[in-house]
Amino acid sequence: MNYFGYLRDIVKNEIEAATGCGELPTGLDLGALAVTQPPEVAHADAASNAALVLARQAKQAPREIAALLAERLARHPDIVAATTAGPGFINLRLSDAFWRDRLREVLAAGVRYGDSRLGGGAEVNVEYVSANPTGPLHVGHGRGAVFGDALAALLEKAGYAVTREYYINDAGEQMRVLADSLFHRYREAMGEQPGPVPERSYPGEYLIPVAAKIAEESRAPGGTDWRTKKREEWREFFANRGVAEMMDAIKADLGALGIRHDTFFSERDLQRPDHDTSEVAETVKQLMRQGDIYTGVLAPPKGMTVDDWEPRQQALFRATRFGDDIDRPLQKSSGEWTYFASDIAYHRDKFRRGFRTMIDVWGADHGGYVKRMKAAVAAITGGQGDLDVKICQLVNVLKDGQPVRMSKRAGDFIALRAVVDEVGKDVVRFIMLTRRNDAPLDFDLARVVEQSRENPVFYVQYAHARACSVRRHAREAFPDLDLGPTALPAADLTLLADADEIGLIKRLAYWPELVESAAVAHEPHRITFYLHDVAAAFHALWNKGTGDAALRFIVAEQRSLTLARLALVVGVASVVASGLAVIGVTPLEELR
RNA sequence: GCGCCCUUAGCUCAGGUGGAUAGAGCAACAGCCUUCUAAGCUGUGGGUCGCAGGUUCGAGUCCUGCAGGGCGCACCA
Repeated sequence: MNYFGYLRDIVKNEIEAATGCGELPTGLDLGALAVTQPPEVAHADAASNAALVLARQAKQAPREIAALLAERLARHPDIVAATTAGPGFINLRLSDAFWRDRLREVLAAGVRYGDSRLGGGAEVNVEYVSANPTGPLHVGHGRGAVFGDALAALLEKAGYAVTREYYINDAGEQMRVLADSLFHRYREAMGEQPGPVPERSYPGEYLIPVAAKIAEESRAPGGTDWRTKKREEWREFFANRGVAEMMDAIKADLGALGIRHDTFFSERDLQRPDHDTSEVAETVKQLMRQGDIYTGVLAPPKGMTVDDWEPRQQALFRATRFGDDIDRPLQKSSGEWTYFASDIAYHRDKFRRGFRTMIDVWGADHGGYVKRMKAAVAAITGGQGDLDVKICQLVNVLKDGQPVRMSKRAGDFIALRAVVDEVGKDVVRFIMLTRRNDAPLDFDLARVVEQSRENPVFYVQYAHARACSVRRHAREAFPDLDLGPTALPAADLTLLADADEIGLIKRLAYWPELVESAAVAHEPHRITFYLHDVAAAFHALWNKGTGDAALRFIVAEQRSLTLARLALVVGVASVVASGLAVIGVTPLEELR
């Protein structure tokens, strides 16, 4: 249960009851009515803005309305206090019995606690990673991968039907470059000395084993020596083979992070069967019919020199009509469609597959592309489709505070796989979500494997392991104690009377609200912050037992009390596990 | 030059879509171990939310301008 939603319904009922009694006028708009977390100083469990929302409509002073509603709300069995504060807030305090019921709910639901029907099964497409199939993934891709995957899981938990998608950029100039680079390595593998890798190519050493494999096939009986073939022929082969091999490598990198997409969508498929009948061509025709395309000449960017600028007549999309700054070209001078044209067709295809809500996760270097893509989605869906683009900022890889340079040549990108192998997938996944997506992230390889509270991964894992440890010790202290999923909710929870114990339950009970609000905001990072918060509250409670043995979870000779406290401990482990499940991190039962 | 993102405690960052006296952690200082894991906890100090205006009952949050940092800027994807 999201208790804020529950309380909102109660407040709403009281407003309607008051209306029935003539205390408030009829026809009130309750759209903005909310029940939220109050500031700490309020010392309350929930706060409603009801009176502030209604004041103008009802033509009454907000504090008057607040007093009127507070009096009614105070009679509700779950509410022990309803007070007015500030300009007209209503602060609510809930009964301990209400909170104990929430703990029972946690225990009954297990890791499914927090599951929501908010999304109502609506289809959402989350496209993430979509790295060019020209080489292995680097750490920056890893951030997008983790972010997208966690967001997808979060949306599923919130009741959406999510499709995880990867867009393969397997068309255009870069495929020729890939083919040529691979062919060069192939000639080396066949014993030639073609010299240094050509300019405008991918010098990466990861192509060498692929070329060696192809060379081996060439030498085998019946094999083809591609050097004897025409350029068009070997280019097609090496492009196709290169993409296939690179996608295998990328999928392996993602697999090491526990990430698997539902759909791999090929850009090339959008350009088939040919230039004039492909889905890209159909998309352009649609925009043409709508009057969103014209032929014109683009002005060079101001205040910036472009070396080989030449005015060119070309097909332009009227992006400015949909909020972009300039109109955007759809066709290259060669006659080929631009990447942007393909991308419009791609999003049109998503929409036609039934996705009104589309989320794209992009790297920082694509920030300048957002406006035109949103403009295109608005145009191509007649305003019916909604695109949210999440930009993931750069990841700075450090070791003990010093920047790391791992690759020996060509580029300063650090391979994702190297980092996953060094610190583990769980650490990578967690750390990638310890910052908002639009803020740069420092990833210190040394710190994230430390066993100290400065390491958030450890801190949260430790809370889970500690809870499991307590459960193990309880079994030793009371060998016949039933800690199963039916026995724990049946425990006498009135023995949980300490304010910190109830306080911890309140944090656990916040999980459903966190899931829903994080899902709506498309912000999975909130999960890690929440888990850190739960862990801190649990560690604090644990430590109260160091000074006072009566406050420990396991109290010898006090079976019922121990059982009640174990219910809380198991509840903590359960909610932590539930949160970790969303971000794809395995909860640990012990850390030794 | 233009666009997008960022600017919150000495440092690293939260801040639940406009609410109340802006919160954590680190660092500093003062405490807590014959313990269910001290791999942790408790307390204290620390802020003109980059600057200046505006919108309204109310702004860290929305709008405008300015400053600083990052990313990007036809015929790559």
